[in-house]
Amino acid sequence: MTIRMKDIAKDLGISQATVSKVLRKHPDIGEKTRQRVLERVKELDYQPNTLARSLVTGRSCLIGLVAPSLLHPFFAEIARGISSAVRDKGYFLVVASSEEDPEVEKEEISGLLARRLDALVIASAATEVEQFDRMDKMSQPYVLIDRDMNGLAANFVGVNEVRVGRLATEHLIEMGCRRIAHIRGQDNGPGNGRFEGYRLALRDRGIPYSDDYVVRRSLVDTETTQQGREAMRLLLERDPKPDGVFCFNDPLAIGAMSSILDAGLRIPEDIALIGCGNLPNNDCLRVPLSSIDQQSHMLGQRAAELVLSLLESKQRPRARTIILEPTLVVRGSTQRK
Amino acid sequence: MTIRMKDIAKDLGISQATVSKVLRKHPDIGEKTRQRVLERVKELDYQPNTLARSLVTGRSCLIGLVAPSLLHPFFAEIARGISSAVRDKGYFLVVASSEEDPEVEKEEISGLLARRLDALVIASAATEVEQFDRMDKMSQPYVLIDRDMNGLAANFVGVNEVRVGRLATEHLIEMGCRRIAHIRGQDNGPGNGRFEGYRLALRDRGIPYSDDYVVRRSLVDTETTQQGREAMRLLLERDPKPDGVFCFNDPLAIGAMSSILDAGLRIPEDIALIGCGNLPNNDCLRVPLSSIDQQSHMLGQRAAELVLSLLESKQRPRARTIILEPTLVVRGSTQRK
DNA sequence: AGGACTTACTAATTCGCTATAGTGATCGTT
DNA sequence: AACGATCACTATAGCGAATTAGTAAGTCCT
Repeated sequence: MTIRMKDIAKDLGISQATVSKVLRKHPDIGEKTRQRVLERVKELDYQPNTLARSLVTGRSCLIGLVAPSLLHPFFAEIARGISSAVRDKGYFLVVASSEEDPEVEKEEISGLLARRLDALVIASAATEVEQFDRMDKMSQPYVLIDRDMNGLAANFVGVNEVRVGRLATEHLIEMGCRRIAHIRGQDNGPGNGRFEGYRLALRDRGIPYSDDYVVRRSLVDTETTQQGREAMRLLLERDPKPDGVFCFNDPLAIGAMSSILDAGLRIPEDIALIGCGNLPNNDCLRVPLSSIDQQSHMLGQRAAELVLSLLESKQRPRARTIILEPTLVVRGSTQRK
Repeated sequence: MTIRMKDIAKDLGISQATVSKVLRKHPDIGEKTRQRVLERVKELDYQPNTLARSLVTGRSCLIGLVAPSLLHPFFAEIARGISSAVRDKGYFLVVASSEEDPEVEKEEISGLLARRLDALVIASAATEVEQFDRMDKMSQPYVLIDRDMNGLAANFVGVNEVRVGRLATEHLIEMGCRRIAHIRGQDNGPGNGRFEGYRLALRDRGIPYSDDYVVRRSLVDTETTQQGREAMRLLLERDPKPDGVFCFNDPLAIGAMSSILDAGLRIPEDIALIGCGNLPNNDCLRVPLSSIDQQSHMLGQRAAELVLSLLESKQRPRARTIILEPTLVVRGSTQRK
């Protein structure tokens, strides 16, 4: 039998309410009683049942994270950022992975909602706002990250995606590339934003845009690198071949790199290559990979701060949008002398 | 105001117990009433409060994972494996990261225990069994992964670490290496096991062992690659230099690779290199990295299965130990013609 | 028709805790 | 000495569900 407050109260000949107050550091208790309770608690290694507490306070001290993948370093880093930021406040993180599938995401969110989590952080794979309307109606606090939902005035923390596309593309142009291809991401915030940045950069520099230089793959997690390979093979069939490629993310770029090298071409001399995400061992690749850093750690931290502010304020505050600025990280794959 | 069973019952002029039974598919309810309840539930988008349910059933349908790092692909993969395996059964995963610090781990475990999780999965950074004794006393189900605690008859899922060390070292020997160095891991199950495998392989092949060829770094997560670099620089100062290096894990090996190449040496001609973990883009590195695959996905899955079996059996079953066999994955970093 | 079953429900209790109102004792004040 | 405060604590009513025992109505059998 697990031990309860009542037991401790009985042992000490006091009321259960008194024990409860001691444990919550309520001032209303005399020093002597306080010590006695604390001692007995330590003796018995007692811990109050959080479930029962949550039921009455209405707060579970649990924060949910729904991401397309926990394996992707970007989301892993975010998970870590959130987890460490909320830990000291006594919150724990519940994770759920949608595997990039809107249906799965829906189920996961439903499951989490039933658990009355204090807040949700979601990198959504959804195309419909339905879910979010529902949460608004329930006045369930949530924060969107990475992927904006348009038509939704929600709390959001993300990166300036257009700027990501611009930075990468402009860098390629400065390195002398004139036939710049793009292996793009999905049809969502980041995918479209980076693509738009790519187009804007081309336009501003007077470089003609061509659909032939843009390819898209469905990004199923672990296979991303393989998809980068395939996409690049397609691009190598173009005539003329591109002389610079901007990839939606680093795994795609890594795949592309392998196709380029296998075709006997040189990086960056024949084709310059840049990705996005700035993964930890980008500089240990066959050719060190230039990338756009999207500040994933900071993103997690800001998301956590936003969540905590949501939880602390009593009435629902107006939705905030936080956009981080990406930075260019130049390595060998684009550095032409 | 959030909606409760009582509200639905009142709307329909029936008792709350009836609603409860419908929702749990209890047979004791007539078809007509059942339909009416279900309809109203859908109308109101009602979901039973899991907290309240848990309080009375004593099961939270939450499983905890405590790992040294969520960023490390090995643990990320395990998290994914567990999460996906328990999802269909209605369980969610709560994650906590110990950052390789026994004190933090202790706090995290305490926090999770207070939440009455149904089970814990732990890759422990601890050196004391205290925590685990405590859980045994509380009859809290848990499964250890990756790192065994000796002196503890607990459920454990791990890899045959001695075999990891043997496989790697024997492979280097077969590739013609005679002065084989080891950049070892921490003083725990995997670290010691792989080291022992390394020694045994040397002994069996009659190759003398030397402390000079073994270096150790404290493995603080994100900096692992940097530590591999430093460790390798140390090894390059030995005279004679090693002609083969077995690294505790792939990030270390990647760092080592960079030091070797920067020193103007060739891989594998001058120094052959092998790691462990078989990370996804090992074959896109400057030299494709040979590695030992430790079956992280399988490990997560088996851990999840073990957890579920623990939860299903009524009385506590005898502790089980599951040891997976590692496999050798040969790539360019060791392939001498 | 009367008893035994079955069916379909209800009422009441419980889970372990928080929160609020209330109580008796002690103290200071005038 | 009578009054109000303050202190340190108790009693009690929930929180939102699960669960158990109980019950009325309907069915079946003889």
